[in-house]
Amino acid sequence: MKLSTKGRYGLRAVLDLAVHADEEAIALSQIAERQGISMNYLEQLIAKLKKAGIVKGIRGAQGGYILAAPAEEISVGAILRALEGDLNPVDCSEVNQGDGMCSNSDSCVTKYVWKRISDSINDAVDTIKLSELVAESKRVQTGAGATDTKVNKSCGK
Amino acid sequence: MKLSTKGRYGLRAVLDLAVHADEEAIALSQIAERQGISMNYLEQLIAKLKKAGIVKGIRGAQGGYILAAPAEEISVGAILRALEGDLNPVDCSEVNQGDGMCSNSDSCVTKYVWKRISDSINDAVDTIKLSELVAESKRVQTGAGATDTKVNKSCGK
DNA sequence: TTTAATCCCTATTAATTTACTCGGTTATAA
DNA sequence: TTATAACCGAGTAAATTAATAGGGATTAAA
Repeated sequence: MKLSTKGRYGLRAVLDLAVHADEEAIALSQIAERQGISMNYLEQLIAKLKKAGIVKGIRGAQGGYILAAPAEEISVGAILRALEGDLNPVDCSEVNQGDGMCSNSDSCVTKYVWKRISDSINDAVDTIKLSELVAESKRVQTGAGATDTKVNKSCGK
Repeated sequence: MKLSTKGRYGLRAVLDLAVHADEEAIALSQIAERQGISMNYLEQLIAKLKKAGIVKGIRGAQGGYILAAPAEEISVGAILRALEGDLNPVDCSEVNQGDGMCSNSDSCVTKYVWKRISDSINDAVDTIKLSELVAESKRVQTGAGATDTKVNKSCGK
């Protein structure tokens, strides 16, 4: 039940793109360096984002990537689904098989659980817009704390 | 971002246990057969559930397993966390490192996204009690539909 | 006491997925 | 034309998952 590096790196990459959106087009190499991600790997991630219509590539020298829409219109959900595939906790086939008819009544009932989890995840990510993160990022960068050297919390066990 | 078979099989197993709670103790072999799960594998899952205090084992001939508490007091969240570990979309360390200080402002900002997802998942599963599933399971089993032969929905792509 | 049925524990393995790397091609500004 | 950067597809090492396998330990009934 973990997001892969695709989602984690990819969201950072899109955010980086959005934050630096004033410049014309951002080269992958710049994002890779700023975010500490291998350029080759980042290429794969951005390919998914391009396919999903979230970013646009501009080829040739001085080329790079730009957002395909204003940051207000791009949800974190769309970004994560582009990178990770659907965000359902179990495969679609397992949830949709039957609907009214189940070979096993228990597996039938657990489907409602997966559906509730799925809905809550999708609802959460769809209500966060990229623009919110951009604003927060700019706020964090310009002062605001940043000198706190608090150590990691114990974190459970 | 998928639940493993541990969570999927394990929840079914607990539900099976809860549904058949009238009998004294349920043998693993019965659950394994009813749910179509290998008995050896199921043993591993039930061990986690036992460790988490969700089920109790009764040893010896005629032994088996029973719920450690009434089904009303057991949440799906507790079951899934026992089987899968925490339900956070990223590792705890990645979210808690720093808190007020981030080496990279973008990774700092994305932490809020992971937190929101995490909260929504945990909230969803914690509000579903095992007793609800038991009631639903009994309702499904005793008539109600079950003749519907609707084919799988297309399921995106 | 014997036997059967069960819990309990650890190790090994096969398959799958993840997280990359690498080599080459195409397009475009200078 | 040359440098730059997007684009494309295949290949691979490491990690994780999903089991399998088997050897006790414990208890209840015969």
